[in-house]
Amino acid sequence: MVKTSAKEKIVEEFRSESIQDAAIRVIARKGIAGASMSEIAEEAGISKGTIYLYFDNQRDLIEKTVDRAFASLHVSLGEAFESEGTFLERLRTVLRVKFGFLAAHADLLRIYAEMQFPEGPSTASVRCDRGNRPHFKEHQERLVAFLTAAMEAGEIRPMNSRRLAVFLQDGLMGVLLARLGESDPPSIDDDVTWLDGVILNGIATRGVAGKKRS
Amino acid sequence: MVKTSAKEKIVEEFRSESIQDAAIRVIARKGIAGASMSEIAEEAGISKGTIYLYFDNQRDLIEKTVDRAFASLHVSLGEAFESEGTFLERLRTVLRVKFGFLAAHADLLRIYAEMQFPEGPSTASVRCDRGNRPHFKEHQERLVAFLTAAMEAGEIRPMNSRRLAVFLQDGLMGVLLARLGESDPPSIDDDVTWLDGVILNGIATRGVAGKKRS
DNA sequence: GAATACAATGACCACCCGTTCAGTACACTG
DNA sequence: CAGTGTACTGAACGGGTGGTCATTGTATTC
Repeated sequence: MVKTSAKEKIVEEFRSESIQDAAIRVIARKGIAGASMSEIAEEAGISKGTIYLYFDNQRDLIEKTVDRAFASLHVSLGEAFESEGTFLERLRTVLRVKFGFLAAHADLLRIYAEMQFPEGPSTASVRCDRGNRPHFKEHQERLVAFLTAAMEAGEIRPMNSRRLAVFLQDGLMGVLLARLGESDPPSIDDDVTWLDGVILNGIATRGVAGKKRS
Repeated sequence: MVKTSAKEKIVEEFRSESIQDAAIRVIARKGIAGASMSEIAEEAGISKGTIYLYFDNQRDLIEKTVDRAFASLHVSLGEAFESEGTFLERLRTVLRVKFGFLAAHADLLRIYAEMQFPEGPSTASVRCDRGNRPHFKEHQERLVAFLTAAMEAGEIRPMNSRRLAVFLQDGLMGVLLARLGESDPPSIDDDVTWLDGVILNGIATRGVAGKKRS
């Protein structure tokens, strides 16, 4: 028996993380369903069999990889929801955090989009239905609760808060994906500010919404 | 030589269409990338090889199937864009047509969503990138042009019209997908009316947008 | 230096995919 | 009824997949 010590643990964790990093790079290129174990192994510079020393199977690897990738977004969003200020101010903060994170991590954006929308699963094992992924579900539930509270506080008009949540989430995703295709997109700040304006005030010119003034 | 006549054409077209119908049913279940030729053949009640008598390959089958499926939405949307009324009225009509079509054809919704969002391509041949699909691209371009015109007419506030287009398209898609998961969703009319309200006027309670009134 | 332990390998397996094509079955012709 | 054309079939092929395991290389221990 050799060192069963902390050093062993550390090197094992390092290996495991480097595999996950490789997995993220491959997923960013090919999508979740298109990320094969062979390609992940090649990307990580190891043999395919080695992956199975650190993960049970492909599903296990993908799940742990995704969980780790979004951990920091998770805590940032939690802080944003609990931050100081009016609901409107906090909503802006939430949007800013989420938009900023996904805009800065283009490789994670693809994963997030795939979790949000139903995908074509060639390999059933990698399947993750919309809403079944804990991350996406939790984000949505938190947003729904937040919006409901904001309505009760009278800061936003009363309506079906779950509808509003998915509308905001998917609309935001669309803008993020659109940024990907642009050679030099606007600054993140500009985009979030624009989003704020549209969401809060709508697109109609003033006077139309309030109807006649005469 | 037998009858090269019209009857032959008709029976051929019938066969071709029944294969496409089977393809749609399979895609609705498994998604585009998950729709295998074997399963489509089984669904159509024919042999795998027979499909290749009517279509060049898988890509050809999928493309023709999708084109046929969205043909009627295509013309309806065209009419909505060219209809009478103010830009705001026409925008409402466009939303109503698109939302109504996709809400009524849940099987096509999945296809539409997959065309709109990047997918994980296991089989590269079926790959269709966001924006590369003629349908999605044309829908978007028409919407962008329409919104731009509406801004110039002063009916909606000036902004980046392409951003607004993707925001609306993807937000609408999110609401449609949310409906799928609901046991008894609101009426289509209610949802479209709500969408109208949010898009036009935003979610903030009046007085916040216009700032202090004191 | 020899013995040991174990991480890493990559050939291998069974399976599924899209595609092909020799062969079959059948309807029509003469 | 014999002959012919062809719509159709399904076994077979090459390629890629996720997963396994006997073998190998190497670092540590005695």
